Amino acid sequence: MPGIDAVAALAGVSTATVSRALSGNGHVSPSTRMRVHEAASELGYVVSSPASSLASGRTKNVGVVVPFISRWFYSSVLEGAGSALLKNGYDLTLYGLTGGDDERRSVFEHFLLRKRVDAVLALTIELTSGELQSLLDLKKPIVGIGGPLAGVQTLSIDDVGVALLATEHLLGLGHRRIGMIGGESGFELDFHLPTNRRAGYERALRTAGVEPSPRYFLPADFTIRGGYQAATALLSDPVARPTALFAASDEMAMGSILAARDLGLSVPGDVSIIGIDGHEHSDFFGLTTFAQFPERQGAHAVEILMDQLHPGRRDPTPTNIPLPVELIVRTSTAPPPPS
Amino acid sequence: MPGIDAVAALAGVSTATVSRALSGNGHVSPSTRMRVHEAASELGYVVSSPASSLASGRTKNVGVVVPFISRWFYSSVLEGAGSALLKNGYDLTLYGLTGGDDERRSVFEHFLLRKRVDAVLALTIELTSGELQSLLDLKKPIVGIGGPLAGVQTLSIDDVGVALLATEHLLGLGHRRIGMIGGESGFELDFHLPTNRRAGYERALRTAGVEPSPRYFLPADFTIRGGYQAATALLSDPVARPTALFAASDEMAMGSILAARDLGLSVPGDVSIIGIDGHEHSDFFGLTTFAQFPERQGAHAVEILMDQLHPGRRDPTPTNIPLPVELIVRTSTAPPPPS
DNA sequence: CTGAAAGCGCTTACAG
DNA sequence: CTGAAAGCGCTTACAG
Repeated sequence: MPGIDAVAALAGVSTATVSRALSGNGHVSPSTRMRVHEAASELGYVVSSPASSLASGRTKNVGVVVPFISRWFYSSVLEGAGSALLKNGYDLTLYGLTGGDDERRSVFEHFLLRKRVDAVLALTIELTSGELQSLLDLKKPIVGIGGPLAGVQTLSIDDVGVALLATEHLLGLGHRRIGMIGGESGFELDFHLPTNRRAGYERALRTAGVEPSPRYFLPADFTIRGGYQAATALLSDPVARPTALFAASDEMAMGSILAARDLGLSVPGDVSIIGIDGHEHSDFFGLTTFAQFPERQGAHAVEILMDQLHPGRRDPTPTNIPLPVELIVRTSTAPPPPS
Repeated sequence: MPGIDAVAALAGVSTATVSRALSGNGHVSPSTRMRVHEAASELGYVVSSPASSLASGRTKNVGVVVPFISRWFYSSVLEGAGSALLKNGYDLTLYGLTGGDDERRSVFEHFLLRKRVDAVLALTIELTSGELQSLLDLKKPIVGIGGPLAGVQTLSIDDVGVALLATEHLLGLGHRRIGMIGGESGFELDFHLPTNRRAGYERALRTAGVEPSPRYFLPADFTIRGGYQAATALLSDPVARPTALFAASDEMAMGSILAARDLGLSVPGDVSIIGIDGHEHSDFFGLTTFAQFPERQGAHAVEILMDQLHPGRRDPTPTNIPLPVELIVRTSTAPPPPS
């Protein structure tokens, strides 16, 4: 592997000029720049990242801290973030907090501290104040996705708003007995998400003159199975079964569709079901849902980090605007059956 | 952030000794070692990764190249690999090849070359010979998971064997008309997987004296939807519907269960269905499957890399043995209906 | 077992 | 616009 001096020799300039030409930092005349680039590609020169980092203090690497990897939302955000980072010439170093407490501690007390990242992206993790502090002590750009982190800029969809809109979709179809499968409170990773989505649901009902009934609300764990069980319970109510179900996640909504089917109910003939997510499988299930585009969320977070890392390089990405969501109407929602 | 000299001063030794005590390279007397550790933790010293890498040539970082991130198999392997790397003090840098060709080229021609990784883990990607060559030119340990890579050590389950066993499970229950939903050939990421699994299926049938019929075989794309469509086609055959279906992936098997149900067939009353994967959702669907434990595959690959990176540190992990699979019998398989 | 010193391969004030 | 040179913060032969 050739070093920077080989390139300098071939191009007939100093290593300083090679550095400037290749990195874009500092002025180099167009003609020398071209000669340097030619020499570099002729030799197959690629800068040594450790040497560059040591000298400049910049690593061109972003650390991403995630509570789970193999869940749709998280892996989708990762995919979007990784691709956006690559386009910007950055690496993505992944810190999964899936292991035990020791593992988690070592991430915050060791891994993130060894000057290997320029910025940190934190996905819906509830951090202890100590962990948050050690992140802030890094004095590096941080952005969070999915939940408020004190002192950290966070990207999030408007949970209240989307729940309100989803409920309004059902109300607009004529439903009045609308059940909700919410998030379990104390669900450690999603902050206020369960509360907010429930609030939106209840507000929509009240606005429409329907008093929310606790009998129509059941929390679950965001999985297909959890949704299946909750839906089974809600739809088995012999007295006054809801004609529609709003699930706080698509996986729970899919579980609900399967539950309805197993109860002999047709969707949407007997029950309408709506979710939130835009999960990759929602199309297959014909699920009406509010899509939240996690890949774009990941890419968006990267834009914000890049703005902070390279101020003035271009117009900054607007921040603090709620992320876009989009209603995708499929075949799981329809007017209620005639009563 | 204190540097190594602050630690040296506090411990009353040279920086050389601090380096040796903290890294474990070279001899240090127990008492000095202890003093150094105390000084380091008192100051909150963490080694600068770029400086250490530049001086030593080691990065304590492994690059993982994946074709997809947000698919169950890949994200599960990632999870296992990441956690194993963390335990060994290594970072995981993720290179997703989800973008276009340009992105892909830049990974191989730029990102992987900048001396930022000590080793590479490649997940079931079909590499061009150029890409493979640039990996090999790195002269660094490489291990692949999931498919043979010329000149690279690869970890893989025994695809022929597992398909054979899955088919034998159905044969053992008394089935004779056994359909298969295989992988599409030319499915760019899984090498010989489709062919091998089909071969195992056919071998099991022949051994049992059943001639495989092309009418009972349909390829699909490894998704729920693909499995649903293929199963619908196979099970609609009015002439001689199979009494059992072997799907080359759990997602396709789940799609098959849903298809059977939509056709009014009971599982396993009318049709038995078996998959391969041990997918997180297979339990919910009651799916009998051969589990392949991708997290463990990721961890296993890391062990092998660590053995190569630190020879003699411990007994090397055995390599080249097929990865373990395990039959998990649930409620989707049973003897065929009386004919 | 420990230290002095060279060196890893870049980047960037500083000077021109 | 370009170069000479210091310096980034470690690691590791070499010597003792």
